[in-house]
Amino acid sequence: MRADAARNREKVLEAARELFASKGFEVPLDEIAAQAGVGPGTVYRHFPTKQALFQAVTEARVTAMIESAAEPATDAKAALFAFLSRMAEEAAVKRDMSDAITVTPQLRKNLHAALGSLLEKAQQAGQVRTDVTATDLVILMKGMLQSLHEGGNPEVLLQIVLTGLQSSRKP
Amino acid sequence: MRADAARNREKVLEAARELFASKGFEVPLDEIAAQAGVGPGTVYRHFPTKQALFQAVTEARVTAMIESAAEPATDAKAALFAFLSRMAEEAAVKRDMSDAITVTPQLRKNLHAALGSLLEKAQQAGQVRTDVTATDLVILMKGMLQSLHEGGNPEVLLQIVLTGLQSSRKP
DNA sequence: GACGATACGGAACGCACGCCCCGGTTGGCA
DNA sequence: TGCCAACCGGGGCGTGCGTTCCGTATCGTC
Repeated sequence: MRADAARNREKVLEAARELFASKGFEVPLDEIAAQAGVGPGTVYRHFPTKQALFQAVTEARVTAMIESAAEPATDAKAALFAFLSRMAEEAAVKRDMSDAITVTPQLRKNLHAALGSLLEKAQQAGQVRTDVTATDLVILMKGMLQSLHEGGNPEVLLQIVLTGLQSSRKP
Repeated sequence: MRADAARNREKVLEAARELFASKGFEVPLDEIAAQAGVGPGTVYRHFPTKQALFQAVTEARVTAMIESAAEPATDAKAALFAFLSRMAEEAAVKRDMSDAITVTPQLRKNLHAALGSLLEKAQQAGQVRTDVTATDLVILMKGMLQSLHEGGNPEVLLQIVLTGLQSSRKP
């Protein structure tokens, strides 16, 4: 690969990282190209489609986060809650986090599996309400992550969801 | 107004009711026109803009729901929760409910006011966590309502939010 | 330093959608 | 029944965006 090609590829990735993070998947591809200082055609030389570029930017980050779910924790509930917190933290700063769930089916599946595993353990331990499914949780989190970009207080919103997930002792 | 004009206006409204409810605000206006059996031009004869048509379809329904918040309830928390439940029920069936919050600023303001009033009373009664603002609640509900259209279990999702809203007694 | 392959940029295409225009039609009144 | 205003349909315009094409510039090698 030619030197300038490699340089441009990196400039595109850099611009994409910044703009996907700040504006989400909906940012026009021409804007990414402009910010990278190249033409749209150049972007397509390196990535066959806008979605492929998005995936190149988000996949590693999201996958790393999912794998971090395997880290040790004090108990099952703590493990689940820590993971959800990490998702919220990430999504509060980078808008592409929530889009990744929608845009990249494979990522959604992986997230579903990871959440399912954590959820099941916490439910078996009697720490989390048992009527929630992994699908419910993925969907609920996606809704909550999107809410973070509309001015919602991240800590409060997360706390509401976490509290609500616990096995309820009705007052 | 001519008879056929009135008839067409009603056909347009009928089609808009159905399609906005099933597909949300994003449904193409041409599709509404087709379903009504008229041309797009006819739609614009009766409603100056797509948003005006959407408002004509949703405003009364949403306003009625907001006003129902004034109905009596056993206590402040019950009043708030009943209202949130009604929102969820409506949104689970009609997709335009959640869009109305975004598309029609006035409706969002009204909803914000109604929710703010109910929230404040419940908080003063010590029944709901005090770190939540009306803005948070509107945003959170919008996220949750959207989640309902992606396969989430309405009852479970609502229960999580309601439980999470209560003044927390950490286990 | 010249040549061929590689890569670049941006103009252009196709598509979808909101919205407008106009020739033809229809309704209701005289 | 005839006339005119109101109304209709759908083709068309402007815009935004993803994607492609191609003439030109640049890199790396001989």
